[in-house]
Amino acid sequence: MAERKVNATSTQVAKLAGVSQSAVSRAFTPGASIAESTRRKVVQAARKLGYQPNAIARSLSTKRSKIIGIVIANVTTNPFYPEVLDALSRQFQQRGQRVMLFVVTRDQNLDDILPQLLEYRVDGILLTAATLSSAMAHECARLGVPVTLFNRSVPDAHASSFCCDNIEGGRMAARLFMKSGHHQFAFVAGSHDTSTSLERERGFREELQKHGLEPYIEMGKFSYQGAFDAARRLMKLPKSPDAVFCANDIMAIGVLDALRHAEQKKVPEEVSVIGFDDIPMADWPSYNLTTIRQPIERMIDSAVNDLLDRINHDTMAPKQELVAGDLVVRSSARLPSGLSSGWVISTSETRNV
Amino acid sequence: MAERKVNATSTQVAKLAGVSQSAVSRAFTPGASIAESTRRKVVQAARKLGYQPNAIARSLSTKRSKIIGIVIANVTTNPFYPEVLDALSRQFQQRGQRVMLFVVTRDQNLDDILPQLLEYRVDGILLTAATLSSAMAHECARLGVPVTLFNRSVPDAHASSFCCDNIEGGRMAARLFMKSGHHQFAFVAGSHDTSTSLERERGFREELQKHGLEPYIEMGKFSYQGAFDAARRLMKLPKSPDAVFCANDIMAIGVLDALRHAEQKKVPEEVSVIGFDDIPMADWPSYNLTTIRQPIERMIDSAVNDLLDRINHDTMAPKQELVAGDLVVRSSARLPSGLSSGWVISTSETRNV
DNA sequence: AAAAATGATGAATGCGTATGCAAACATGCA
DNA sequence: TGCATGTTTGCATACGCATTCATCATTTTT
Repeated sequence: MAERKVNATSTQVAKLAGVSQSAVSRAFTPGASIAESTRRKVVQAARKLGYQPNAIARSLSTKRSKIIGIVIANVTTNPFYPEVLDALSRQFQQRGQRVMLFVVTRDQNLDDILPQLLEYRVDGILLTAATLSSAMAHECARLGVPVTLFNRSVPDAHASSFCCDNIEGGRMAARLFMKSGHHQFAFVAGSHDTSTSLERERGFREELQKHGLEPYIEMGKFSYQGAFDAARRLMKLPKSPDAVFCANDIMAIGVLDALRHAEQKKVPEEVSVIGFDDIPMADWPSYNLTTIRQPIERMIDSAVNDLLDRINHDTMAPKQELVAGDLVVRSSARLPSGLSSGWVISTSETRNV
Repeated sequence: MAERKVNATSTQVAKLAGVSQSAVSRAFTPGASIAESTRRKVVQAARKLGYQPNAIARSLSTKRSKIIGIVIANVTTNPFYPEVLDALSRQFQQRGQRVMLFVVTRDQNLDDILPQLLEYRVDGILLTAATLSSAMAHECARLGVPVTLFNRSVPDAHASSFCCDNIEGGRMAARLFMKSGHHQFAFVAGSHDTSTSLERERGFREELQKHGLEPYIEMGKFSYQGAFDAARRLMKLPKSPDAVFCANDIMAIGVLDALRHAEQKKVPEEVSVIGFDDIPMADWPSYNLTTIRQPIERMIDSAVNDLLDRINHDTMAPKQELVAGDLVVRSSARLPSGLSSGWVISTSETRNV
């Protein structure tokens, strides 16, 4: 009973249904001009043969692959990115796009991997935790493939970008530290060539400098262990800091662990720590991390909408969007009077959750 | 200077190079019969036009998409899976296959999503943390698309599967608990319909039953919070357990946090906890989790090799492989005398690391 | 030197679908 | 009934590449 024929084609279905191949194609094309009666004949024949349209052939014919290329880094080192990947791929999925995934290392050169995406004529490209050489940006522009950067500021006007306001985030951290009476400040950087780390550092530093203060800078390599080690170095300094801002949560957690378990410091009594992202772990009772929350849902909605819009209207210009983050107050940093754990402070408002 | 032509074709390159389209195709096909001199002409013309072979057209022609479909769940709730995804996609990448990704929820029905993969004529399918209906298994078999399950035992002889030896893992946990003098045992399950959780429970329970012991079972829903709540329920029991084995590490960490921060229990003095997976966090000083390590690299190598082999030799039969896990001794569980933190115990040997 | 083997090349065809176009058909209206 | 309008349908072709086959050029063998 089960037909042993592998991968029936529209022509075979057509023959069985007694119609033309065009009719079969139309039966599977929403909105095509076809009588309900013939559609039913076709669908029946298709089912009998186990027919399923060949998306590869369709792509060739329509010049639309319905595939989005996603490039992502740090998937194992920072829980923020699995979160991003999950949300992105669900969104695209839901909106009828498939996802071709490339997992890269932070420092891997995209110039080798973007061509692999372009080979498959992806309809659009989304880069997360990865940057784009301007040569590649031009190449994509030339080919008419829209590119969106997520969580990286744009190096080139050819691409869209969706970021949290990192500079303002850094400022918020600095202000909270200063308001609650800290004296020595430090920033644990992710790397020296990543916009997220650089901008968060810059906001933090500039806000301190307004008050004549200067933070220590240590390199945490965007990893738990790197930040763990950075914290130990900081604590060896003659005037060790009592306020440490980290370029992301996973490093903040590394710092916390180092302070508590290797340096026997009380957090936040002796040292305060603030992170960035608000990953789920930040809310765990072992950490209770005060942090700047990236409004990931909103950022992703915007990024997906923008990319799909640019795919469908090729005249549309790329867009750069900066979304404000919220300061989530927990208990890894000393609080100024009047504030208690559980508050969320956004740039424009303060609301309890 | 820069040609404004979008997506040059092999025919255009052929014209510019003064050769036939076949020659262009051969120039980009490793091992094809073509003179070095004409290849150079072609490559030069191709560069001038910014030509890149169209993988979609190639797929249609060769009936090989060079795409692997990966379906994965739990990407945000269990750090083990980002690890798996990272390793898998790198491996495939490196071996010339692209990855089409589908992120699903644990209970999502794959019968809706596998057809989407099949539409693109993927060369093979790899499922992680997801199970396959036997209808779908047959469908894939009929179409000649090899399927591999990772970390799920096989429901159907049509698919390969690569798993850690969960039953033996459960046994090891039970033996360690018993050897170090625990009295009341509990298992925090992930779900009641997942082979990993069921098998780990079964090994644990059977080993205890050999000694006339019976564990409590609580449901942890494969999540930190679910396990956190499960631990609180366990501690409310009249004879609360002093030995808790969890179906995975992220739940073990939830249990640890509940014990320490909500129940004021000392770990391991009052309660011992063992997990499963050995995710990176298990080694963090805040947790120091004793756990069963899944030899993820080895499992992934086997899975990738098997899938690629079956793609290339369609006569090859699917394979079921069980890889032994190692018990990694840290300090979340009391130790029997003679054992100290830092030891790794495998089924056949005990070696220090 | 001729014969045979080897290598390089282009013309033609097929992969499976979508779609423009013209023909066929159905429907409404006068 | 006749005509204009709108809907369905099939034919033919295009999408971009790989590959077979026959042809021709080149090298090796005898």
